[in-house]
Amino acid sequence: MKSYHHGNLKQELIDCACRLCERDGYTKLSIRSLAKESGVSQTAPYRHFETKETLYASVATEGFKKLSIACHIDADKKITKKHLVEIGCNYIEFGLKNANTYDLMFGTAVGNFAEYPELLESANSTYENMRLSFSKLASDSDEVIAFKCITLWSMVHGLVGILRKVQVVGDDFEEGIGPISTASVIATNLEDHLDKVLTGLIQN
Amino acid sequence: MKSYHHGNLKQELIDCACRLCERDGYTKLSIRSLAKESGVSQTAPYRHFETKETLYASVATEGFKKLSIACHIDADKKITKKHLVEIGCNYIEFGLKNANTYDLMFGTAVGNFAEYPELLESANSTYENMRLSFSKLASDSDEVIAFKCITLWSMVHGLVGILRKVQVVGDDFEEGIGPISTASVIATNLEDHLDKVLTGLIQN
DNA sequence: AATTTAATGTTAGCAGTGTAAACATGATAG
DNA sequence: CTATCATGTTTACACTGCTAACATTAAATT
Repeated sequence: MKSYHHGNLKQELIDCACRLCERDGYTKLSIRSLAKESGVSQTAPYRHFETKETLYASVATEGFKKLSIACHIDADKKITKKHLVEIGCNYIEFGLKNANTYDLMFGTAVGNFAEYPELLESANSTYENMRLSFSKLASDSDEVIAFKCITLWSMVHGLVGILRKVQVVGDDFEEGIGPISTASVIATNLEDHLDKVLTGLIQN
Repeated sequence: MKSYHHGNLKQELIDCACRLCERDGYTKLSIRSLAKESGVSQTAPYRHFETKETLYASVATEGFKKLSIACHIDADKKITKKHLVEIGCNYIEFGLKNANTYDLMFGTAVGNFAEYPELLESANSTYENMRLSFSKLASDSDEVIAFKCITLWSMVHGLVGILRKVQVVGDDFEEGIGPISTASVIATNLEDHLDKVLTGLIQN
């Protein structure tokens, strides 16, 4: 009863891929299983995605769009350090809650963003949003703002990575000085932590 | 003319895997190609590595050992902030120069370090080295030292990730405010940058 | 020293993968 | 109404991780 043409295959594949990538990690995702899930032949996805990497790029693009939203601050208000802390917290929360998608966005599965215009666009716009928030905080030069922006980004990005990794490293240290317990203190006081770290970066 | 038994297969496989992982990235590595490279049958590696992840774990272990060495500071001297900057720089340099191995160490290819005692040991000892360096710098409590240690780690870890990623994001921004140019400023003034960031973390 | 045992190697084969080529179908533009 | 082109299917290839059954040799035990 179903027609030969699916009608909305591309979007369905992307949605399905996003779901499966986040659930099982992108390494577990196969084009064939994806096709089966959508009730379509094994090679049908190739009419919409040149290679598997192209599919990854689509999933990563969705990820950056969501990250952008998660880190968005209403532009009309005047922005304070507190807002930046909030952005940082939201970023970290996103990275921890969408860990598998985050891997796709910041790992090496998609080699060169320039080959995927939409991905490039969504990634750059995430950066641009962050940069604009900074620009509303202080009256620094554009260069200084960009510098602080990249610095904050690297801080929260690093925290996402370390907080995740540390849970897997085990903890055969004394109480309180092992990586796990230390990281968990940071994780449960994320706002304080970011505030402290940001203070060195901006005075406001 | 060669004997039925290889004699040193396990180590040769690890060495070869380290080389190939770093050259092509761990995703390009196959057990079969590795076996061929060592002049041995396709399934011979399975006598030494239960699964591919076990092999990955061995490569990651080597990575942590090298990272430990790269970040090592002679314990006899009194340690200053400058030394910590040096540790941070060495860490970042390692991460950038051994990017593919670094992915294996901090990515999700090896899921649970606890399953691989040697990996766990080498990862923990990298942390412990860093922690000891911090403990010689300031007269903080053990908890505060551990906290600062994880914070520095997340900072340099984040910088490695962002500096790498940014090169791939493209730069259609104005001169000086795009992520690439900004990151490259940081990358070429790494010591200054770390010094600045560390100052907020320690007063010494 | 002879024999058993365990470690390490090989061969054959399964189920799964990404992807290309050739063909089928049907929506759309002329 | 027909030609074209996007989108789907079938078939096939080379590759992968991994298992099972068997072969060889080093090491341990008698």
